[in-house]
Amino acid sequence: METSQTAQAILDEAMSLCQARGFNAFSYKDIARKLDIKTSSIHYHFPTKTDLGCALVERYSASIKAALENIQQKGSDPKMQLNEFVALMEGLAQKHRVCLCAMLASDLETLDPSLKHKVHAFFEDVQGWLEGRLLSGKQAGQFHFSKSASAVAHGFLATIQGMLMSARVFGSDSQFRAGKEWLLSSIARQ
Amino acid sequence: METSQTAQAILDEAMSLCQARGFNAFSYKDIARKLDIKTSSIHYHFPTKTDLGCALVERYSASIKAALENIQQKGSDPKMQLNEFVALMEGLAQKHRVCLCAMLASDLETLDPSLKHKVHAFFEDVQGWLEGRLLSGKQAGQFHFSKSASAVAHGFLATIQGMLMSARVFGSDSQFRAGKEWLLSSIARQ
DNA sequence: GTCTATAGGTGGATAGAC
DNA sequence: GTCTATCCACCTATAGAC
Repeated sequence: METSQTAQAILDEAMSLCQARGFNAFSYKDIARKLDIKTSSIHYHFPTKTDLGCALVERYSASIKAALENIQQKGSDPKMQLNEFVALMEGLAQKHRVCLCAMLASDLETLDPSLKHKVHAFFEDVQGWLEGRLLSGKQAGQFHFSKSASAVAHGFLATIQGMLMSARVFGSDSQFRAGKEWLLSSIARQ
Repeated sequence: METSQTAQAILDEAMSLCQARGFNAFSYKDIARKLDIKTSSIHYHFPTKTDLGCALVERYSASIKAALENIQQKGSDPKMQLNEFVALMEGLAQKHRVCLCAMLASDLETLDPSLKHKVHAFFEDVQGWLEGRLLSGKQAGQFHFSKSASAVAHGFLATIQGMLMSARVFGSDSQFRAGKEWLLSSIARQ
């Protein structure tokens, strides 16, 4: 586990650059310039760019998973939990950012298999969490949908990811705010 | 208007590469190798990569717009028209491709403003078309939604784009097929 | 851990012959 | 229109001094 302060600063900057420009469109030089260090120092902490990417996704996935567990442990109802999930993602829209793994999904074909796998796992994890919340909510009579919870979870996450992309294209989160209301209402019991 | 056969072949290959890898992850060399020509020949047709990107989006946008007009002129009802739109996009999922403009949306921050603008316009056009279909369908009693048609159009397109991305991540279009049923049913009148 | 220096490769782009 | 040849900037990565 990489814990040094420099390594964290590198990851912070890489995160920002990767979310803004994509994995193939930021360089060690970009990070070095911002942190006022040399590229060789970055290679000390993360020998290859794939190593850097893996560390990036690991940290991001862990933070999202922690946030999801946190949401669930509050004991609130499934509907409120999905609201909180959407709010979590809305934070990205406000900063005109997208999900790190959505960005990497675009670059997928150019990524090392080890990194590709971690991106894949992220989507499975989040969809799995959503599916659980949807099932609980349906059982509790809060949600209504005729298709499988798995299909709805997939569509739900896809909608959020697509709206984040759209918010960046339009440089505004107003469409996200309107779209999320539609999304949440579409699964609410009539 | 660039009409030569070589220019078309270049666009065809660039299209394929851009949808697969992203705008910043394919090179003139990639295209040259595939077509067995030299990179300087590509520069003759498309002096800069931005020129190539603009031509790519123009051709793609025109083809999608033509397809949308074609769908509308068939005289079928709005519900059928949305089905056909989804089927159009499903063709990409089957080939594990994504929308060209969704790919460029990821690379947005690295694009020249002229290209950025064309990507922006594409999303506005498609959302506008969807909004019109949704309004017609609501008036005809085929659709039901409590939010604005504009918000639903935005969410609808975002869902399709997100599911295309997801289909590529999972290397399968089965989730797309399930997700589209949910999406279409969510706006259908109960 | 961070630096200097450098290697080896690839990127987009241009000049000028044919 | 296509070619050869070349430029220069950039990329990831490594060796070795401090």
